[in-house]
Amino acid sequence: MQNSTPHSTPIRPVESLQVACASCNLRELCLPLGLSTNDLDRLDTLVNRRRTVPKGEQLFRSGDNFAALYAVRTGFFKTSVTSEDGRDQVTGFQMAGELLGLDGISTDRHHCDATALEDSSVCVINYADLESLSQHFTALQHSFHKIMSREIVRDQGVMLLLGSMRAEERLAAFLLNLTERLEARGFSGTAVVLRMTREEIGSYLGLKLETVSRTFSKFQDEGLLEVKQRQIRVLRADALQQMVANATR
Amino acid sequence: MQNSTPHSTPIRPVESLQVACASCNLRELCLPLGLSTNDLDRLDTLVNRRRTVPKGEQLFRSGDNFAALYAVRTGFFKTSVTSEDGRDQVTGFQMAGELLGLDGISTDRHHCDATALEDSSVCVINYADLESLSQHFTALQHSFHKIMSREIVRDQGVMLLLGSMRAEERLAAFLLNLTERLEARGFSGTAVVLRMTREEIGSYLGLKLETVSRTFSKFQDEGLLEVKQRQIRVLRADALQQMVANATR
DNA sequence: CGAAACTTTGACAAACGTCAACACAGGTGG
DNA sequence: CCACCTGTGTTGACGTTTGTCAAAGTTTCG
Repeated sequence: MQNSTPHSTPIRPVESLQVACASCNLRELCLPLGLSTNDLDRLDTLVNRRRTVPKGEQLFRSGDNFAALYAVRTGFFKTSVTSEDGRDQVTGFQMAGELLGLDGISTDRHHCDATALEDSSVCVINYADLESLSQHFTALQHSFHKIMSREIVRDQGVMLLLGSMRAEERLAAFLLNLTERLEARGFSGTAVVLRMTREEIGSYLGLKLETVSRTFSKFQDEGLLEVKQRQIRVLRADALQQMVANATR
Repeated sequence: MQNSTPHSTPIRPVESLQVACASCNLRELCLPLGLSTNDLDRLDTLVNRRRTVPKGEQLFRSGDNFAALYAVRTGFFKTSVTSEDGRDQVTGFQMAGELLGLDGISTDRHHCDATALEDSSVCVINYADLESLSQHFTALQHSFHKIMSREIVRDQGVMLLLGSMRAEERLAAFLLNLTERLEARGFSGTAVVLRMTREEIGSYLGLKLETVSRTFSKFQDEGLLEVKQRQIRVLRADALQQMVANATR
């Protein structure tokens, strides 16, 4: 579905506004970042399809043919890789404005699963179209390269976390990253509702779910958080910061 | 330095042969992968500079301005990230044909250090030139995207290792990955000389150097390896394989 | 309302890190 | 050429962190 509101109606309903990249309120967080208004119109020719993914369903799976990238519009996803022998690792959580599917470019097949953790919707970005549009459209190409590179930098940060932090530090870093991203989207960074289970957090952080649960309880006992199952209130972000920033190892 | 051997001398010395991508023996492992001979000549206009990096020196550091990518010609590198508080994590080891510097695209500054673990040389690929050449050169653009995506997939594999494997499994996976890449370059996959210290291996694998050393000794006791400091002989790759493939967690 | 999925907590075990001592190799300067 | 120094690697004893197993409480959803 494309934004085809006629020029005669300058004031468009919110629903319609959200359809075009140029007027999407995620444009500062998504692929359009850094593009001019003019450029955005051309980007819209690319992003011409939407897809909804119900909670628990997968947007794509490891082994699926790769044909498109997906920008999260609403909802929340996790990506996870599974080795042949069944080892499972959550590699990231994605929220509005973040891109899914970059792993698929390498071999034209996806290398991870993307699962919706709540009812979600995505913009479908046909990859062949993106490549050909990039050919004539320097700013888009550059923007896309930056996004891929940013993902590589993010992954290096996760390696640092997994390789050098202890349980408390990992959870603190996770919470701070989450609240930061939520705040960038206009949500509260103190009253947070987790979309994932303790097991999924644990998988992402290289910990067992019991360790995650215990660490939440410990943070609560210390007055850093208020924890009611998935409802988290961050009381002392500064203390979490210091935990991450003070290497004891 | 560009390859300007005249047409009148079809048989060129090996030294000169190596200068052009088209005749580089790394072309199957490097950026040129998948490009036609014709395309390769155009790629050569891009790769017009070499740089040597003595053992222990850095090719680039975190915070350096980003202007170019580097393809390893000879030698061996490590990349590592350091957090503000001094935590250090080796994020990869790079050998001939592998690309360094992709992290820099995101913010025009490097986010990791690249250190030569032995006297090394690299091809300098000016990034601005790469972007503009990609504009007119579909195959190159596609090839470059695949390389970035492959890096993302590789990173996911490291996360799986760090998040879900125990010490023995990590070291086994590390050794198998190393021997596989050495074999792809025509080196022995059984008689290996490690270019990095136990501490660097440990950092990469999220283990302390003592644990790495102990695990090497254990593998030797079990007859899987012969370990003489950095000289490793792989005696039972199959047993290492099975160790990685059999999740006990 | 009841089953299933998720979370919390405790007791105990295993894996890995810490600290320390010593061995070994390579390079430098006397 | 040897002595020495420094960086690196090995090994042991012990401590800490995290995982494992189990039970019970809580929420969600059909």
